Amino acid sequence: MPRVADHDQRRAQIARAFRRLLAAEGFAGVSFSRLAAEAGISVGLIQHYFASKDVLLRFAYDDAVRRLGERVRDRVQEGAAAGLPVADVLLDSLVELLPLDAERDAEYRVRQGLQAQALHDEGLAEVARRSGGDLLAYVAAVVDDGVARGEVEPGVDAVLAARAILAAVQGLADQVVLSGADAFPARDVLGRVVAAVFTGGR
Amino acid sequence: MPRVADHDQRRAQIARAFRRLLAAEGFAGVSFSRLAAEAGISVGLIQHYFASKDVLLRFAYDDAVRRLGERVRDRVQEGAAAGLPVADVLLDSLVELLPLDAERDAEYRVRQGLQAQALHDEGLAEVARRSGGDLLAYVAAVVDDGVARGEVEPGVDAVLAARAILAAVQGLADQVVLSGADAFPARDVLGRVVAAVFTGGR
DNA sequence: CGGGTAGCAGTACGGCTGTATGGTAATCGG
DNA sequence: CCGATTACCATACAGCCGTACTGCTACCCG
Repeated sequence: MPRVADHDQRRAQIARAFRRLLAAEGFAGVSFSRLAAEAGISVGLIQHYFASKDVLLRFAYDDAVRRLGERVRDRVQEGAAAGLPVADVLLDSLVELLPLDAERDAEYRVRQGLQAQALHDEGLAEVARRSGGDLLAYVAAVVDDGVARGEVEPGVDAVLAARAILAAVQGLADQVVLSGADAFPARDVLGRVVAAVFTGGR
Repeated sequence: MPRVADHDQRRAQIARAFRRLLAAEGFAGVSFSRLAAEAGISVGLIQHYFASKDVLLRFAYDDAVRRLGERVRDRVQEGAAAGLPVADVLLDSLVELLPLDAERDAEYRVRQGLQAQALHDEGLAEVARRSGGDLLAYVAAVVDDGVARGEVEPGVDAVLAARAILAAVQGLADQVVLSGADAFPARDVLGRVVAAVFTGGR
């Protein structure tokens, strides 16, 4: 066997460049040649690792949401370790999804660009559904936990409550990116939405 | 003066074809040649009415949100004429924004496609901000009205409450389009979010 | 009833796209 | 140390893109 390279590392490198490009220039700005330049490699090498653009897109999206999921999970671990109320932990982890600083803004743009494309690309739509389902399950579990702890009044449908909370997160993210991070207290608004479910926790 | 044509009608015709194309194929599917074919005219004629693609985009977006605003306003008129509680009127008018049937789905896709593009196009961003501001002002006014009628408890920040409601609408729309109109009772979820503000109305 | 202008179509052009292909360099097993 | 195999680059290619330009046609005004 000849000349070995770390495939995972290469793919991650390409995905990183992809995210930078997508965040900065939007979906239309991501082409093989631009991507190659951004990643500091040749177009041919990208082809070597990704058979087609569809495959590349799907990998990049999957990678992006996976990374984000890990970030959220880390936040949850932190909060749980600190012994905070579940509502606070939930809020902290969801704020992670709002484009309130440069880093989250870039991540938001990646999500937004790929989700928009998912409307017309079944492969991406599948990834979007899966990642959305994961997030929904997580929030629903937190709500259920809240019920068990008496922070949420019994009888609420955890999944629907989770949907409402996640919808607010998504919609607030869109508002923040459009009107600027300082235009309104997005965290407070989200906090109030969460509090509307976790009534017992205040 | 020679051979006159109805500019407004032509532009509307082009904008209509633009919306069909954008809803069906996404932003990447809208090109001058495809648009001309969809509208049943020549590429040259589109150029005759729109100096560049930027101008066309901006017009099409503006036209789309204007039409939507009119639809919402009509709903409000209807509800007000029927003497419904403001919370109900609000809910009815906001449900108009959810992609629950084919027509609203197409409209949602147009909004989504153009809003995604607005992240990287200042001209579109301006239109998005303006239309978003209009909607926000409308919902905030309804909330204020609710305070005056005793349907909303005094002391709530109408604008922030409106932001929370609109965020839920937007986020729910994204969820609906991803998981299907029948996956969950989106109207009920939105209704509960509205009810969380209009506590006095129930 | 011409002259001129606006409506409209057709085509040509440079540039960028994603993909296919050929070649070179490097590194492994034997 | 050498052949096989993989990493990687460079270039070629067909196709679509947005725009510029040319020319024809139909109409209004004087």
